Amino acid sequence: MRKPAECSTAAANIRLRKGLWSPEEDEKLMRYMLSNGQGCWTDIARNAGLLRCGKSCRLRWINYLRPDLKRGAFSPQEEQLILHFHSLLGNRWSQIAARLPGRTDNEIKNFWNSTLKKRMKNNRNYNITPSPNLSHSSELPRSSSNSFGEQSSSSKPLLFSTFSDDNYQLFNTFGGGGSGGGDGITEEGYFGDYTTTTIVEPKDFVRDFYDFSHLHQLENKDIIIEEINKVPSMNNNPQQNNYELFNNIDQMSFEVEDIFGNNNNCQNNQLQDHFKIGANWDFDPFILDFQID
DNA sequence: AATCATGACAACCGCGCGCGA
DNA sequence: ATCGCGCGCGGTTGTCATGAT
Repeated sequence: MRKPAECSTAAANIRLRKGLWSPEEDEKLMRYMLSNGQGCWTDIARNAGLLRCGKSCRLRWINYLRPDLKRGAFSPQEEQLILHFHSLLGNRWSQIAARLPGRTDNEIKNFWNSTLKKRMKNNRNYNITPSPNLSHSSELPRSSSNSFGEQSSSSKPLLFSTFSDDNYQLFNTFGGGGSGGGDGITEEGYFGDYTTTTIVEPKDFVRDFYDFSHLHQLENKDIIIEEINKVPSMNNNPQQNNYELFNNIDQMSFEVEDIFGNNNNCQNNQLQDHFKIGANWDFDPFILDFQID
């Protein structure tokens, strides 16, 4: 792999500056960006009259000068979100940052490495999810009771996500990715994708879940199968993936918990309810309890 | 007051990827 | 198909402020 030409001595043998940015440099870059907007960073560095490489300018703009940056300490809510998303996404700082408007990947990474990691190390019971109810995450011990308040081994809540395109395509019983959704401020005060959606038909939903559990080696695959096998029509031939078997399912209860721990119930056969996902429909998992009645 | 340790934040570095020539 | 270039990401290092000794 070739070394990047950026940040090495320029062709004209001009020595590029490194290290901390001076207020004058900040002002030059800020003024240029506000009047010209983003473009090729090498050009920006040159045209703004900075003796910096494009890469350095890009970093300074993204991490420090950008007007939409939120300043100051992380709020407890942001902390919880970082912990939650890190438990799901790992060190994908840019993806985590994309879910915390006004925060940069660098900022979150630093915060994690300097504060949160140590805090978790010192307190192994540190709550890593936004709500106690979300402790169903696959990385945590599962609760023996579901969010219907029942003690049941066969209706454990399932961590579900539309994380990949494959999943998204599979779960076409969710009404086209949501209706009436869009970015906005949620009731909790977070900016994110406020998504509403509809489950169309119980039988389609269960069928999709059944397919999903077979196609993907889910940790909780057995739980899903077990639950589906409770359907009388499935008892005779539980492993057969025959869509007709699902046609008798016309009643189902379900409950969805979003990343803020809000529960959204729908326990009738209309199965039309809206629920809210606090951030990104395409990536963020949510908890789903379901029972086949 | 001087020194050392620690934490928070800023910036750099190397790498991989995508794109156009 | 290959190369050059720019960009973005994640890991790492550097710098500064603050507190403890």
